[in-house]
Amino acid sequence: MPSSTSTPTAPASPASASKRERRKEARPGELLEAALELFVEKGFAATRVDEVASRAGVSKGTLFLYFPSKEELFKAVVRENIAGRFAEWNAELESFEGSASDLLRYCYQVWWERIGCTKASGITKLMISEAQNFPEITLFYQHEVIQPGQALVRRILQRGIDSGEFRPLDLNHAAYVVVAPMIFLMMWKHSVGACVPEGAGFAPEKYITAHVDALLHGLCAAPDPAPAPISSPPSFSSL
Amino acid sequence: MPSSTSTPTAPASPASASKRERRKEARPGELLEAALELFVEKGFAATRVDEVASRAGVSKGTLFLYFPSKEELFKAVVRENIAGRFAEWNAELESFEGSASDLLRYCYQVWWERIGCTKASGITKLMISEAQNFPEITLFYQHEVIQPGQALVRRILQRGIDSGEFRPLDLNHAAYVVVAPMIFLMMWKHSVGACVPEGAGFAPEKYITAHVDALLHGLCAAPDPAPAPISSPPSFSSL
Amino acid sequence: MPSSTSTPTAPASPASASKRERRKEARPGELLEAALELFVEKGFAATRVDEVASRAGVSKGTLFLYFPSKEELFKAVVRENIAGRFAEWNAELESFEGSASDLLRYCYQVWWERIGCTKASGITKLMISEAQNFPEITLFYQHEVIQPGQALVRRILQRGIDSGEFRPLDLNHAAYVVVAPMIFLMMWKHSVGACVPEGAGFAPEKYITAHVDALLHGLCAAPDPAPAPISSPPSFSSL
Amino acid sequence: MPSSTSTPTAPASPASASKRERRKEARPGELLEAALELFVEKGFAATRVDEVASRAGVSKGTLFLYFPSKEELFKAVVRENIAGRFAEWNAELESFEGSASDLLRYCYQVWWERIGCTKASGITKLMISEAQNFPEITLFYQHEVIQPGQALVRRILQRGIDSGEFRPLDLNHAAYVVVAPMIFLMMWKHSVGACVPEGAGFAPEKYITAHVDALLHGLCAAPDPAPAPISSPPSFSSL
DNA sequence: GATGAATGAGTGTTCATTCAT
DNA sequence: TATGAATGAACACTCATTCAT
Repeated sequence: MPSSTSTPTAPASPASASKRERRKEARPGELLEAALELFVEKGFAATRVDEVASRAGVSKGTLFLYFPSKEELFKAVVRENIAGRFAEWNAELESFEGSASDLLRYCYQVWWERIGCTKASGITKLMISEAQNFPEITLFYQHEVIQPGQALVRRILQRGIDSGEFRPLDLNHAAYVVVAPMIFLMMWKHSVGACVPEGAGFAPEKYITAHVDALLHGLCAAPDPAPAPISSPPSFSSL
Repeated sequence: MPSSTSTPTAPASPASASKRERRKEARPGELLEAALELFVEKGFAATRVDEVASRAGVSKGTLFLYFPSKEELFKAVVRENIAGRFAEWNAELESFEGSASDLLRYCYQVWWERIGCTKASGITKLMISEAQNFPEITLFYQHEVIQPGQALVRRILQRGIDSGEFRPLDLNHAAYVVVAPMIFLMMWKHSVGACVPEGAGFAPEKYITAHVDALLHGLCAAPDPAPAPISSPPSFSSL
Repeated sequence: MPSSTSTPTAPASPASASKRERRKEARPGELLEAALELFVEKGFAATRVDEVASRAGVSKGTLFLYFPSKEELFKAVVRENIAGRFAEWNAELESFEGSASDLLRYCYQVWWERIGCTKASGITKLMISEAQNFPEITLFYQHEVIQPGQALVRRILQRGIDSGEFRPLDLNHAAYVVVAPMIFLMMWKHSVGACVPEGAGFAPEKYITAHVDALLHGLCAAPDPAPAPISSPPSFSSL
Repeated sequence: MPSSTSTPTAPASPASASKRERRKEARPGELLEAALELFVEKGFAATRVDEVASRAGVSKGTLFLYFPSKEELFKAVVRENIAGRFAEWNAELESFEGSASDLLRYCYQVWWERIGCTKASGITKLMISEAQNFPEITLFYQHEVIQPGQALVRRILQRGIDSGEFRPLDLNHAAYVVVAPMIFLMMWKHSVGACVPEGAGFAPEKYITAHVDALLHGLCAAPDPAPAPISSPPSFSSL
């Protein structure tokens, strides 16, 4: 699914194709979509392939026509949904004109709009929940998503540092700091957030805003000129 | 688990107890520990009760002597590991003397030392992975962990605001901002982090440090006097 | 089962049905038949569902395709085999021309031929053996079999009384007197009678004949004109 | 249990025995009693040995001290409860002075009072329900109960025939005719009768009375001088 | 290609039986 | 002798996978 976001299954093929044929072509996509939803909701093991099939409107046997096993279905779901959009994003980044702060804000917004608030965010939850059971696909994810993502974020941060907008940073870990709140948000949305009585006073957009503000300027009203190195009460290495 | 709630595994009685009796008292704790490990590693459904039993050194039948079903075992695992430590922590918070910043730093450190770097962190991952499959226990978790945790964090932030140390904040969402990176860390550690070649240049302590620095003082070298409201390129409500 | 209710085993459709389809239609009936045999032989609890399945020529899994649980299989067995034949019998009774004695004789004969000497008699034994374990289905049996049966017998007796052929009777209990020997026979046949070296000098038909003779005319050679009320040696109410 | 009826377990041993010792001696009896009750109620397989033990007030382990297995417990229950009282009864029969009819009435009454309405009747239900699963003990039952019982009844009938009180009979089958209604009654009481709303208009004593009246004098008001041989409408051997 | 009936290996759970205390 | 914790074989039931149609 190279350019997903909206209809990840199949582009309405030229009018020449009969409805039946179009469906046939769409099958794998419909199955993957149904599988994604169910895997996200209930986890890999707790999802029945009958359920996937019937949600996709086909019989159980048909599913196995397209995917040789439930595990392969899982892998396909992950693979399809994390297809690298990083090229596109990197380009967007390069062409962005404005401060590093603005770029960061922009990235969070775009991330939320294109991934976070769509079904695609489920893939993150799925990946984290099942990582240990699918080491192979986890490595794939690591190479296809985590590393490119980290690189992209590091580029943004470096840009800010180079321009003197950001202070010097431990890039390696700062990149995780940038990324963590978004990943948390996506996981939350698909787990606890989906279980507790609606809303509960938590609004993703406000959460992101609050995070960006803190990230850029800190919580402190009157910032120390030089942020203190960690030296506070009991030292970290005390345990 | 350095300072666990009630040390369920340690033999309570002195040498007077026979070997068999001592083991009997230890059983539930040993089973819960084994179950925690496996549930965290593989998820609820993919964990076999035989495995839990044999990792605890008993037969499958014995497990059912202590827990009436696999599901009850799951619930017990969660309950056992989140037993309210908030009273203790609240007290610690009240008696803390120092700035709000220092308090925040201290909390992260303690959180990491007492939970994050112990096996107990696994239940966070467990809870998030399985939330949808166990709505009942998710609500319990919400009441026993999330709400008290949020309250605790809000108290810290309020303290900083009251003292003029922090700027005014949307407490509701700022509390999530504070909490998110730690939760991310615990999930990461038990999923992707456990799969990629050891280390990979990621050190939890450094990550936390980087986060705290950013949280308190922001990434910006020369902070804007007034943090800009979200107004950047396309508005957030565009979706 | 010569004149079964709906012949669930027979292939309904002609040669048009494929081998597989024909089997599918026959499955439930075959399973019910196998289950009846085994439940009668060994009781509900001692019967293994694998056994039922393999006697029906299918695998264990297939059984659960047709019956959601062993208990539902049991209920289905009972229901299937007691489907109301009372309408038919009542009609036969109404149209019978002859003395009440002859009618009674005829009923015993028919009962034996259509039920007693067929596998259907087994469910009587089954029902009585398992009644306490299946109160729900016992009530069903009570309504569907016992009450209609009693009513039918009472009708016969009333006919005899009305015509002056029988003396006045306590209908309620006399109906049980009529019915008891047949039920005994069916239970016996499926329990002790199936264990002792074949025959043992007991022939059902002769037993029935002996019973009918006794029932109609008594054992006494020279009957008292007025049957003595119970007044014999120690009174009945002595306990 | 040679002469049971009342306390089948153990005679209150001389006052010298402490309560503890007396209980010890009583153990096996208490276990057998508990087992009888439960086996009758729920059948052999559905009865848990824990239940038997705890109803007898001992632990599960103790039960196995007295009975090497559940099967042996079953056999012991049957053996203990069908101990031949036929010697005693034969003697009573020999010494009975009165007509064969009176003797028969008396026997039914005594049977009901001493067995039918006591827990001992449960053994009959148990035996018939489980006969096929315990062929060995069924043979034992056959020799110890059925045959002596048949002989006793035949003796009574012969006595009536010899005295001209009864007409000539097929002794073999007539004996079953005599015995069937009582056995039916005992089974009924322990199965369907225990499940339907209390009583339901069925009183054992009235049932027995009705049966005896019918058995001795027939239902017919004006008996045929010579009871017709079975020759009625469709012949018996038609099937 | 699509179906869904059939399969059987695999899982949670029970319970008679054992045995250290 | 009595206990009850521990066992493990056995069972009901599930579900991914197959394959005749």
